[in-house]
Amino acid sequence: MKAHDEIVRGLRDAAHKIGVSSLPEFKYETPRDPSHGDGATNLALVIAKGLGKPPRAVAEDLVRALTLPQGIVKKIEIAGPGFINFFLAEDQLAAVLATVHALGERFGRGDTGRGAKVNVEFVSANPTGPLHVGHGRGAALGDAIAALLDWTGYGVTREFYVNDAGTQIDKLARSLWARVQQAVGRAAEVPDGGYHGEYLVELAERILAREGRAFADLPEPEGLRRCRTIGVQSQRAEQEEDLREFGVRFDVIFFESQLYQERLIEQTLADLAQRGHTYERDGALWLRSTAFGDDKDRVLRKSDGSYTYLLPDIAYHRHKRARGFAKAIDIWGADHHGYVARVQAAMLALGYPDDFFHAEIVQLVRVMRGGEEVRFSKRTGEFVTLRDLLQETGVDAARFFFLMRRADSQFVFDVDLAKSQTEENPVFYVQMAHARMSGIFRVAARDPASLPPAPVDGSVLTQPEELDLLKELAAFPGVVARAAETLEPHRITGYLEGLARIAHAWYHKYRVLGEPEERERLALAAAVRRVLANGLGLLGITAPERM
RNA sequence: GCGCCCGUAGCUCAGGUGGAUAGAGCAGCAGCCUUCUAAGCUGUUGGUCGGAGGUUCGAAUCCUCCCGGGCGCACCA
Repeated sequence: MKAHDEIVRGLRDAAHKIGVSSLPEFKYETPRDPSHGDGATNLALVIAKGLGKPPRAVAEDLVRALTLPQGIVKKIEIAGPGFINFFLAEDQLAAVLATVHALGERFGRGDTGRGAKVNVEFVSANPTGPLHVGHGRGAALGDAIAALLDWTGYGVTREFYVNDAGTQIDKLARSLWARVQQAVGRAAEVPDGGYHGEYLVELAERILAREGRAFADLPEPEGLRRCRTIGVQSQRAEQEEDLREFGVRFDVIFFESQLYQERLIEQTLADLAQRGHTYERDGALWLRSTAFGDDKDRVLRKSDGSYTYLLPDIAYHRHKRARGFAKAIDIWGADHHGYVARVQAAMLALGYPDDFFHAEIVQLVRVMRGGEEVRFSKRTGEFVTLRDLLQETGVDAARFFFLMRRADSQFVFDVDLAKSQTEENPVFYVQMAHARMSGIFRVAARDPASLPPAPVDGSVLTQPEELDLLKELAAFPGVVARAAETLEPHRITGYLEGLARIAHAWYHKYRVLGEPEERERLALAAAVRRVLANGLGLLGITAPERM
């Protein structure tokens, strides 16, 4: 980190010295192949053309012109087409131990966000049924993205949007009312496109048990009204419970009905009209979204006077903007991806910057058990529920698995693997590494957090696994920063697997307690334990002391 | 038909704002327990990066076309 800055500065100066006036973008990064050093730059390749010299000659000039403070770099090499490779002095690597110790659970945090307010909206399931595994993936992803942004210095609000005003809710009410009628032995049918799951049968029975059978004799409009209220409340409560169990907390639950109550729909319509981006045609009111990159213009108010789903959604995001968010990040299922362009167009029509709104699309989840795909839940007759999955695999495994893959990959959740207690299971593997590091301190009867801080003698930690661990630890803040920038939590799970791998190898090969290197190795074990815990904690996964 | 996403080892996937011989895990094969957890470790086999062109000193990465899979194309939500 410190060495990194010194080298980048040194390279810039050197480039100026050899006659480069305007410096193009260049890279200084950790090479994949360790034989290429601890850091490498493509600077010579990038400026060679401008100088009219072969890249390798430019690299030699650069190295000659480069001045660095003493003790940072052990060796500099020119390699391949003109890369310059830097090998850091070993005691530079050990410096990370003091940093980790000093920062503790803050190690890995950054401040690139500078407190900018960001709204992360996720799950936002309709209150018409239980959460399924797809919602689970969205929940894990949204929560992790929110955590990443929090870690990098943004002011994050986790938000859940409830569609409690649309036609889906009418269908819920009708479906529930039908189940109530059936429960008292009358012929009634769940309407087309309604909700056929078993859970409404159970709910109807609970209603009758609580309200008495007279409930079924209510006039239909009254019955539907009551079913609507009870249905939404009940499903909301169920979803809340699932999410609580999953460890996901929201700062704001926003109800669509609030948009109507506060007349935000009308205000939004007026705003768009005033900006000249709406027009009437065929009795409907249209948004000229094609002016902002959409395929076709979109209806906001239908010819029958009612609103399309799009309008409240625009009003909702307009409200987010009014609440002072610099960014609104929405986590959406793949079945909504066609919707992105029109919402983005609406945001631009309202004059918001084009980086205000971002939709992260999550692909569908397939669940495999015993080598076969599991499609439906027995209880609900719908997709596999989040609750069933959690019961089977536990929260930690479910979260880790949902976060292992890029959001845009269609992924297969292997239930058997998630449950297994072996090295094949990546969650288990990472947690085990943490437990082993913890075990050393348990046996030593010492608290890893109260270890004497550096000075750690860097020249003592010389084994290849130890140097690898030090480099890997130092990389953590950069990995967090990159994961936050790209909204890709899978970078964290991947990092943790890699760190755990080296930790297991080191643990297996060397002893800590009672060795001449005990002091330094304890410091190393404490730092590894800390970083594993920080990474797991960021993702909402526990870091057990023992397993 | 049009749009978006994806196609990398037997399997599940990284790498994708161009960079050095394309990576990991699992599975397979061969080994390793007097040790702070063998709930683990070591070694090894395995790839025309879907295909064909193009841009470039350099392409898994960028562009075009084609093939295959997913999703979406409402005055539904």
